[in-house]
Amino acid sequence: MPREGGANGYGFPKSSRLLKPSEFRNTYQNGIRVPGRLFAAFCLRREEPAGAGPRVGFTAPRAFGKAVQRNRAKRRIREALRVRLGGVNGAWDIVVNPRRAVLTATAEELRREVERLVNQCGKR
RNA sequence: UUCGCCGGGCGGACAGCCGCUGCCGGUUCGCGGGCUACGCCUGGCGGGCCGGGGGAGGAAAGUCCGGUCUCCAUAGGGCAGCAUGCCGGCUAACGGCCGGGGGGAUGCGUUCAAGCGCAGCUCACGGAAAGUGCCACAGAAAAUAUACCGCCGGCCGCAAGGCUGGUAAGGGUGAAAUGGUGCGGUAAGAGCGCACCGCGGACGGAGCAAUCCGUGCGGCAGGGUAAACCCCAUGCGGAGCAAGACCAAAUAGGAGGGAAGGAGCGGCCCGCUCCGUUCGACCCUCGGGUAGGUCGCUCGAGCUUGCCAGCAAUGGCAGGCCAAGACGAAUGGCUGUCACCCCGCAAGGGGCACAGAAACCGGCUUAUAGUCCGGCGAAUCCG
RNA sequence: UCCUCAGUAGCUCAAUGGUAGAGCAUUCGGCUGUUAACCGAAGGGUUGUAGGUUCGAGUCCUACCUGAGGAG
Repeated sequence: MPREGGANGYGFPKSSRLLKPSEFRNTYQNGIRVPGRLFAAFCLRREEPAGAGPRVGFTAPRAFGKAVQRNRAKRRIREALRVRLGGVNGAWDIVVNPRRAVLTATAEELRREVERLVNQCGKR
């Protein structure tokens, strides 16, 4: 079992999230940048024994918009990425920076973009 | 019925699938502890899973005021600074709210008119006889006072006019010109005199007070500006939950003690290398303290129902209820049906606001699709 | 969670409460064979928005909007 939580693998417990500022800083400085139309992602593979799953975090700066828009953008990407988290094999740390297009994109567009990110991380 | 204004309320509903979070219950694993010890117990700590019930707002916003709470020196007096400013009440407190008074423009009624009455609206509404400053241009003069055109008297002159004095009613300037209107008075005039209005102060009455009413007095003190400095009265110590309290790894350095060895290469010995035996390697203990963690953290000036007091704001009594507590930050994502609004004859299409708790309360201000209730005003229809 | 500052012509900045200006830029004319430079002239502003005080507001007061910076 590479990841814990959820009977069908769609769960999103704290062990699958980035929680500390130091973890975010590390991913930003050492990770590789994966740009996209709806968001930009920073990915970093951790030096950990096999069996550990990926961890993700979401960041929207003040310049993105007001609190409602920042929260909505983070929630939409998180829900789209959550159901595909099982497709990422390996201990990846991923930080996602949403772009404003997320607010107007349809659910289908969002799923395609997330699928692209998952495939890129799955290859390496 | 429609539109506008004011006050108050609501601010999508349901279902399916997949998630998050703190609380309660169960189960399981790891660590710790205990025991009658190859197993069992455990409400000590941590993780997984299952179930239950809870999970954004009227503004959560702006951070404009006031408090609770915490620390700073005990928060007492004074200076400075800041804020408030008709009166009374409410309140934990307020720059908030309620009631009253006064002013202002508007409308209606009444009147020849001035004025008076009523209605809703509105006002940062202490002091300009404590002092200082400023008032451009125009104008004679902008506050000590003064006189351009005028008016009137006297003198000179044939006359035009000049000199001198009186006056501030009229003209003119200005945002503002030393009370207003009328009558008398006068050479012309002037509160010079009188009546009414205004103003000031006195007395009497009503009211807790602001203030109002009445009587008689004074010929008038005197421009505006205090959102200019200022004066008076009242209030305010400062910082803010990242406040503050507690636990506390690694590394460096500090204090105390032990100490002649310690560490690395290697399966072991030998050997080699490094650090050390005055400058103390290494080991133990201690305190400050960083990462990190825990508490503060949600039961409170709380919500709600009824009765009572009060014009009201609000308060009292009795009953009932517990309603987010997160921390790279949950309260959601996707799909469908319905409700509502707009366009369209229809099929159908589009839209569904402002906006996201961050210690917590009381206010203010600002944003807000649609909709409901009450009151007022206008238009139209029916009787 | 809080604090401070700024907003004036297209840009950079001035303006004791008394007619909103300067430099650069733009347009037109001149000079030159032409351009640049130079000379002359012109246009361009709801002083961020809305109220208020005042006879009069860019300036004073209040509320809002936008932007910039800072503290832990």
